[in-house]
Amino acid sequence: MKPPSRPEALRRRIPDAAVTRLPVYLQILNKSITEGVSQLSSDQLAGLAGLNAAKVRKDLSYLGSYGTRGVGYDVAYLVYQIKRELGLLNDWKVVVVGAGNLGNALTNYAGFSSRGFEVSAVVDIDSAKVGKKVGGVVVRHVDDLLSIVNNDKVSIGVIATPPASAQRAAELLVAAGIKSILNFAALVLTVPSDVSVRSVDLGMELQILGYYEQLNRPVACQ
Amino acid sequence: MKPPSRPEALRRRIPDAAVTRLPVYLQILNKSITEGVSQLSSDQLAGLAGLNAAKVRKDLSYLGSYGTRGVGYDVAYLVYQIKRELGLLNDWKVVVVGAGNLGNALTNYAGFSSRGFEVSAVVDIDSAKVGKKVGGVVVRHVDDLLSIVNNDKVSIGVIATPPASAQRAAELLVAAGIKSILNFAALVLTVPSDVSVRSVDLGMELQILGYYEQLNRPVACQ
DNA sequence: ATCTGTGAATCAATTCACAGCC
DNA sequence: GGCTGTGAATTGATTCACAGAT
Repeated sequence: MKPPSRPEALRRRIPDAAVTRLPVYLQILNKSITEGVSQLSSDQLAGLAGLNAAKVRKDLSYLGSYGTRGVGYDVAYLVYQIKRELGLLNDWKVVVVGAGNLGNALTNYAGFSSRGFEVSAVVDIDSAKVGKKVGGVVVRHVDDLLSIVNNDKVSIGVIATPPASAQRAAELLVAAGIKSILNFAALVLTVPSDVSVRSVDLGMELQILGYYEQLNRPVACQ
Repeated sequence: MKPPSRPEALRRRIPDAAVTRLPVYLQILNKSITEGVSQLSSDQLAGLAGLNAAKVRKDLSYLGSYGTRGVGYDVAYLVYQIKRELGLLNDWKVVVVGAGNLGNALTNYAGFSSRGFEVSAVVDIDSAKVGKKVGGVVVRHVDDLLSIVNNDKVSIGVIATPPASAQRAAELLVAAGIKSILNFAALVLTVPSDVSVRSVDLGMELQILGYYEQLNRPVACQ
């Protein structure tokens, strides 16, 4: 047993559950900075995030030992460490498929660029929409997907099409070399096993919320 | 053996992780019906959902024993049972706060009404938007929230405002008696402990996706 | 022969509780 | 005295594996 020198390759894995909470901490910490807060204890952070202090400490300990005993965490430094871990120190290029209502909303979404993501392009299959501007980005034809992804080094695809076109959109993204897809269509996508998909479906979210509402009431997780 | 009369109160609790998968099964089953499929085995369902058969069987067993050994599950009956469990046999009324891009997209969202949810109203604080139509629903002023919620028995609020207004929107919903909130604003909301919040944040989803992308690649859960 | 339903076993996540540092 | 970092204990979720139903 002699683990000290930690080669980047076999960096200890952060548990999935903790990974999903890191962006939450990041958001809270960023907000705290704008409010002039420079130190936070695990207890305070937990209060802001709706979690408990032990979980916060455990989560942050996966990043390394960046707190100060008796004091708390330096907000700015923690922001840096979380960004480093999430790979947010360099920008990510994103392509949005579908220039309808949702594609529009997503592309206009302010929280995008402020968080290290840049919309390289919005593509649509409808030639009538090509050339129009959506949130400062010109809509291009879906046939250009491959060259957009290659030329612009796009690594993430966002599907904002109607459900009927979503599987086709996923296949086009995969064919263009995309390995990470964020899917907003109400459809379970079928993709090769080396492609990551996260699906966000409004209907499903409501159904889950409804379940807890009908039950006792005070449940669910933010 | 006589389980029939199951006192609503002490119905066995379904694990949270299983609850979040029920809507996925529901979506797949509904699609199967339109394709004329009437029977599915846990193995087939697992393939369609990207899960394994044991998990599917365990999840479905929480609903009761509705499969047939040696055969599989009757699709239509399973749909009914999942809907019953999720409380989707009766409609839910929803109010959307924020008539911007996102509110627009959400209200127009087809998957809404088809899944037991009805948008009672869209409200906005901007009087200029009041009276305009969004997806067949007239935009009303946020001051009417209380009466809308009361008169129309609305039980779920959806926040589709800019982050700066989201906390205020949440407070208005809570004041109007709403106990379940679906939040699309990039902000962690502070609400009383008897209120359920589910937050969906595009930026966070991308960050999580980015983490797995930068790491090895093939990860994440649909 | 096939496929469900479910205890038992395993694996992951959370919480506890306290030693170590400020 | 206050707060972090972390093993140990606990709780929850997943997977195994097989008895039981058709």
